[in-house]
Amino acid sequence: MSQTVDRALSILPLLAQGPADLGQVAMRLGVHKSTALRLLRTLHEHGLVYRQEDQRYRLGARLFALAQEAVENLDVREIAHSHLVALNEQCGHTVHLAVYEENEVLYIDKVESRYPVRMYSRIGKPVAITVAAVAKLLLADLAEPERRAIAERLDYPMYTSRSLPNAGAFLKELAVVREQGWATDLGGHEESINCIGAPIRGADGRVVAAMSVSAPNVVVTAEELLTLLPLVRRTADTISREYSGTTPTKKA
Amino acid sequence: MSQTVDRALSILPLLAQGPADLGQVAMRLGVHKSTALRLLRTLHEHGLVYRQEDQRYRLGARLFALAQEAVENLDVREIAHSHLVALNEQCGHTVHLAVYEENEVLYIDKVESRYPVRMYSRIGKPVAITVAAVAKLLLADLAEPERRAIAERLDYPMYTSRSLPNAGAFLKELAVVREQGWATDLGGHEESINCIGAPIRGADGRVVAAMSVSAPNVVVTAEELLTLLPLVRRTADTISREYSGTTPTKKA
DNA sequence: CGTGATCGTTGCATTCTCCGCAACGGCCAT
DNA sequence: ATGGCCGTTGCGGAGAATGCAACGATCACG
Repeated sequence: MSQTVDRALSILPLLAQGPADLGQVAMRLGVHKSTALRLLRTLHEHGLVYRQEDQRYRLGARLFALAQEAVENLDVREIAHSHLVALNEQCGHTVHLAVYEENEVLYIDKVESRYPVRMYSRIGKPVAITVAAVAKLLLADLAEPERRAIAERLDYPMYTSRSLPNAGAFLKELAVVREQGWATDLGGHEESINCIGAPIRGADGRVVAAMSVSAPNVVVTAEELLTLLPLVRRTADTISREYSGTTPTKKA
Repeated sequence: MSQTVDRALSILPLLAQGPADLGQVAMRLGVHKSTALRLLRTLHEHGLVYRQEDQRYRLGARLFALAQEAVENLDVREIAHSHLVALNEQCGHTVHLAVYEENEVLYIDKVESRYPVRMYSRIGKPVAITVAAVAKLLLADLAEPERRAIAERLDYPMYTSRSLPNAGAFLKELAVVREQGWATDLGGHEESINCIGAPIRGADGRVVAAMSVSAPNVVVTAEELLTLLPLVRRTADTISREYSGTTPTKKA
């Protein structure tokens, strides 16, 4: 809608791939060097881009600070956190909290496993949307037309032989998840890692977030992990109740 | 420099404090509602802001993804990471990696302690710049005038009784750090937590990053922690060598 | 040591884009 | 039913952003 801003913001994903100099930015934006310079300067003033010693630009520190502040101010996260820690202390495994937002599912909190073998993930990182337990939970709750639309728009990379291969299989899985109120990912993302997850619901019953417990095969088998299901669901329900109970506008 | 972009970007820190509706954004920007709307729309298209169900705006998912990608593409971080993990496996404590950028010091990597008592910190979070060991290391290497300028611009919050109280004490401490080539924070940020840190240098000898090991009193005393100093310095030097050796432009 | 090329930077005139206004329409509360 | 609030849209004018061309610094190469 706003050309100038549009161009300026297009620089960010460009720099996310790696540092670039003025000429490269101008070229990839399709604008004159002087224009690119002025845009970069404005971004720089706001701390979103940083100029390193070789004069090339890369993303700046304030970007992290912003993402940081934002994630810490999410209501669900704030409420859920202590419960996730408690769950981690009981079972010892990695606990994740995720939300859905505009075709992406992303982790907004994480409590690390106490076992030496840990899975790789990071807060803010987009989730493998076609296989992760939390993704299934979040998508399963969308209205049918939207769910279908998204399912058909997605790619279905075969991370492992047990990854869901296409929109049909995915929608079928979502129907199951929707019905039973919990979800699993048994080696669908990484062969040796299993997850079980449960939804967190708002006052109106809609799913606002999802949580999961993940553990590698070498620590517990899938069957053993499944015995934790009642505990996980109970935790999720506790968080749901607390979340529903809070007044809409809390502390400023 | 660019008014439109400037206004648009000013919205981000505003939303970082919490969700806001159109009217609030317009008012706090000092522009007409229609203007704010168009700016927000553009930000929305780029995924930087998200419109939640109550129509209020908050920061969006892509912001996290960007910060994420950016931090993962930092050369130092990539090189250092495996060494930090190795160090953590040897000593068991929390290991941090930090860089300086435009008046801020921020963590860009972290390996969690294997002990149950952990200190709170998060990648991307700005560091307590007047007390942290890594901050001292990074600032100590700046040219004298800049160092002095920054020192006098800073606030000196007294986190504990051992926090550095003012610019004079801070500069004195920096001189010591600069001389000895390593730094400590003994209870200056949190009473019960000690850190020791060492600098990572580029080919030209300038400090490009700093790393530290942190542990609470209840796990090891400050004296015991200091026995790890040779190990920490050796790790930092190893990373420095590897970093200096790399060709300036690696993998596109 | 000199010379050419490359890249970032600046001032300026033109034009396009963004801005504020005012009116519309939906929603909620009264 | 009705009034107020908030988000949204079309429009003309004004101001801002754009591209151009020239400058200057830095670096590589002869």
